[in-house]
Amino acid sequence: MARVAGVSQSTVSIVLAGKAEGRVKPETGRAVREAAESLGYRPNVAARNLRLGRTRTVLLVVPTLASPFFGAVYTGAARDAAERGFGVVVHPWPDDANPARSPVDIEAIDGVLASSIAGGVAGLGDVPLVVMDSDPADPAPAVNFDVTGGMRAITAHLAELGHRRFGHLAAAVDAWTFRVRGEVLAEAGPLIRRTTAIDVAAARAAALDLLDRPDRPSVLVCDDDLIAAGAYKAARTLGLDVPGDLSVTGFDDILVATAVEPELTTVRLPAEELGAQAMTALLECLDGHHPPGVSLAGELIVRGSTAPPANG
Amino acid sequence: MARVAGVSQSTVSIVLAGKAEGRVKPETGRAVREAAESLGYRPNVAARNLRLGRTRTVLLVVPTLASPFFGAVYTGAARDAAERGFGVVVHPWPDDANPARSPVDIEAIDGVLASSIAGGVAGLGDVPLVVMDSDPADPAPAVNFDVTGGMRAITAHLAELGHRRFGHLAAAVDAWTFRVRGEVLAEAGPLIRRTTAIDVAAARAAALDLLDRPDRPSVLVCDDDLIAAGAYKAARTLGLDVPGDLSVTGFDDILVATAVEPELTTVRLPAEELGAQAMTALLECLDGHHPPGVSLAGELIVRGSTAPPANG
DNA sequence: TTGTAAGCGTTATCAC
DNA sequence: GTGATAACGCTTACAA
Repeated sequence: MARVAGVSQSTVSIVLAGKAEGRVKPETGRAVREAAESLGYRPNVAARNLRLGRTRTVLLVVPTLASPFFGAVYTGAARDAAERGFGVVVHPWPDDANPARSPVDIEAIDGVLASSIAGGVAGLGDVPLVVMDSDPADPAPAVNFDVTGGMRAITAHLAELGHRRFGHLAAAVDAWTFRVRGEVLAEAGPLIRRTTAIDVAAARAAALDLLDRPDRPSVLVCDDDLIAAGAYKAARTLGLDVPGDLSVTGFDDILVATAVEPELTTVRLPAEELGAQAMTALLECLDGHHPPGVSLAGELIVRGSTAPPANG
Repeated sequence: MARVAGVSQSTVSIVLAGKAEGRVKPETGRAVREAAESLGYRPNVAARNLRLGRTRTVLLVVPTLASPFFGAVYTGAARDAAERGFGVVVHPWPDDANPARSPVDIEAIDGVLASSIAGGVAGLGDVPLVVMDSDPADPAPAVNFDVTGGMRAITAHLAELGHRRFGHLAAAVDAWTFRVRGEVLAEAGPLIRRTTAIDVAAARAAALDLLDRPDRPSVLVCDDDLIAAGAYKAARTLGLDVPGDLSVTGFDDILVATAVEPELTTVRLPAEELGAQAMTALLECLDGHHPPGVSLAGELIVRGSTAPPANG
């Protein structure tokens, strides 16, 4: 670059890295910075990455960008990363557009944070890795929600209201978090279950199937807030009042939980905290340590969608 | 690497780049691939980027990951990119966690796609750039929605129903797209306006302010579907039926539009198409061309939230 | 058909 | 306080 623009190469590097203190004349430093400024010079990231052998960049791998949940995970992770001078880029995976290519081959990175990856994390490659919201049986360090506790809070709340038999709208996704939800619910008492895509229209159809029958359950426990929105629609279709005729619960406490009416009783999952803790763990790994797994408690948020069953 | 594992360096490169055809003995090729496999070898991305001077990676810059809208933009962009062998990584910006650092310094990239960046795109640096959903006055090639047409479709629909005076819940975001919405609406007739954050609770408060008065408007035109969800809540609080007592319209047709009840009359913005067209334009730029700007029509989706005004 | 060698732009080491 | 120089791991002529 600006070896033309004043003096010469290593000096430029030193100045622009902010290591000039006591090693470069203030005057020279200023000259370098001015030259860089006027030339619009930006150091070549690829070259730096190669030389240093590290990138100070972490890849956040998420199943989809269509859920605001992962925005919160990112926020937590990025905040924690910034404190240590790391940047975060995001990539959905597996990728319909490009099933073969692993996200770690797209960019030069130091490590990967993977959230809620249903199919498991094999095939990502051999990078330092921390998984979130994933099966604790995974070999990688894991930061998880206490899904069991969250679901138990829901069943306890419903039992206290007097509900005895649950309808379960289960997500048709083969992920640890949903398996656990189903298991815990099954332990809590008799239930009838339908699976559905995580999608309002599909959930509505599944809910109709569960409700349009003589022995319909007094409550629909939904694996996800979006599924609960579908349950609302089914209830309305059948002329059932929520929560008078039918209680509904969600899971996650994403945005839609307060956008619907009545607002949804759900379990708030601390997504930002998840991202932050996972980033902390990953940076530990990069320092050569082996951080322990973490489990984050959810919080039952009782809103207007649950009430005692109609007939006692 | 596997200069140990069989033969030597350039051969490895050729084989793994898939350029072995007629230049390397099939047998040697196989040996190399086996060695790579067993060693778990992956070429160093940083070195490749440096040598090639290109990365075949594009950075998608978005204001937030909390809106599913940008998930759709990504999907379109990534599909188009994959066809040309490019990858896409996503980064929110400006970044609260790290206001100073430009996203282009985080990663080695060939170009940037920036969507809906309110503060403008200066400060991103000097990379090849295509902007989406941004002020067409920007110097960069732009792919935009026909917001004017979309808002006119809404006002025409409302006028036909008999609405004469609009309440406008405007997004408190200084972005081109929202300025246009306000201007077009103002041309269409008398209105009263409140601004609000794009957030259900804030929108509810603003809507209450607009509705809890003797001369309340017969319709609330909202800059965004999420704001419309807040308008629903205000209506409910005041005991107003939607659409019987109050019509509501949104903009974008994101997920929440069909999650609420009644479903929302809104303008569907083709977000995937936006991403795809922008990626096409960016790849054109990278080939040294100067693609023209593009404007994508939205589509009025009439659902259950609009009806004639109560008193004629 | 395969090996040798140069060079991408940076940072770190060391001599001046 | 500053300038040479080597090396990071890869691709691509070109030589063998």
